[in-house]
Amino acid sequence: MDMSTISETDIDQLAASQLSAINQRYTKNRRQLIEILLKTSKPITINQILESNQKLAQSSVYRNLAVLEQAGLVVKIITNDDHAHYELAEHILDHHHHIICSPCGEILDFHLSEKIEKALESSLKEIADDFGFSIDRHRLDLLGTCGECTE
Amino acid sequence: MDMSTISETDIDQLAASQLSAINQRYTKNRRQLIEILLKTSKPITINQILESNQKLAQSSVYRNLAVLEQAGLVVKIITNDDHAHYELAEHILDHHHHIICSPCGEILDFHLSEKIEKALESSLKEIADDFGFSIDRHRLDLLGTCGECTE
DNA sequence: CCTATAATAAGAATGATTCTCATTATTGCA
DNA sequence: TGCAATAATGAGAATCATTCTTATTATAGG
Repeated sequence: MDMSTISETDIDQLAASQLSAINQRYTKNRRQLIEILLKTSKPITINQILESNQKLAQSSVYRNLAVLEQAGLVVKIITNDDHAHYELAEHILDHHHHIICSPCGEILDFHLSEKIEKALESSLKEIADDFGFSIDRHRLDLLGTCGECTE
Repeated sequence: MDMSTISETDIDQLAASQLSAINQRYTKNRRQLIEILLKTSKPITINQILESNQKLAQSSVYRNLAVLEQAGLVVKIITNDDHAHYELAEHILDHHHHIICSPCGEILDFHLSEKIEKALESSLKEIADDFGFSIDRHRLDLLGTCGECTE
């Protein structure tokens, strides 16, 4: 199930269900955040969210993104940039990784081939066992400079 | 060249040379930071550095770690924890990845098998080309919960 | 249609990090 | 070696993304 196939009603059901699982409501504000993230094809900052919808209150956006993150609907992405980025969780989009432009902070999604992804996952599983960790997820970032920042 | 084989004089030469390349001096303070990082087998926070050497001034540690990072001697690791972690650059240690305990913030190093690492690297190279990015490095993190935090 | 409870939003508070600047150390040259 | 000139230091102030507080508003369920 990826972004191009999931419908808005599917997302609404999913969101309502995952929120209610942690005793939270699927309010208008939270729906709007989901919609904004769904429209964007890449992780965005709180400022970008606020720019895209002037009606939203900053404090509510912070709080609601935290709630959506707890519900497992949204992922917060921290990089060396001083603004966190947010995007929909992988079961709504799909499993992917990030290519990050250090100069401008932009983040884009990319996919590994299924073959490498599988090989990687099984390695990581072994490693986690060795360390006595239980694993939630892995993340792979490519750090560099985008074409625009090079010119 | 990994941590177990590099000598202190080697590191000092390396540090002096990489610092002078950006017109910075290899001062006593900076040497002490390198020493502290060399003693530790995992990435540590500024607070841990300050605890391990009470003589160091917080503002100088921040500034000098930034300088050492610019010189390419040190890497700053940002996670969802609200304290950044620092460790020596990969050409001083060796290429590795991080397993991160979300509850306590601890970060440990791990290595992928050479085979997977190579396969990954060649994939990433292609991907960077597709995106028109020039790549500095990649990072792979395993996020979960360590044994201690599970108990 | 109440009432209890949750969500909202404006602004204050927090805290890691960065900045300022007077003091101290270092370098290169005479 | 001694003397500028320049860089590094460190104490504390400032910054700024994020979190917290609280009065108000909305919602759910009887």
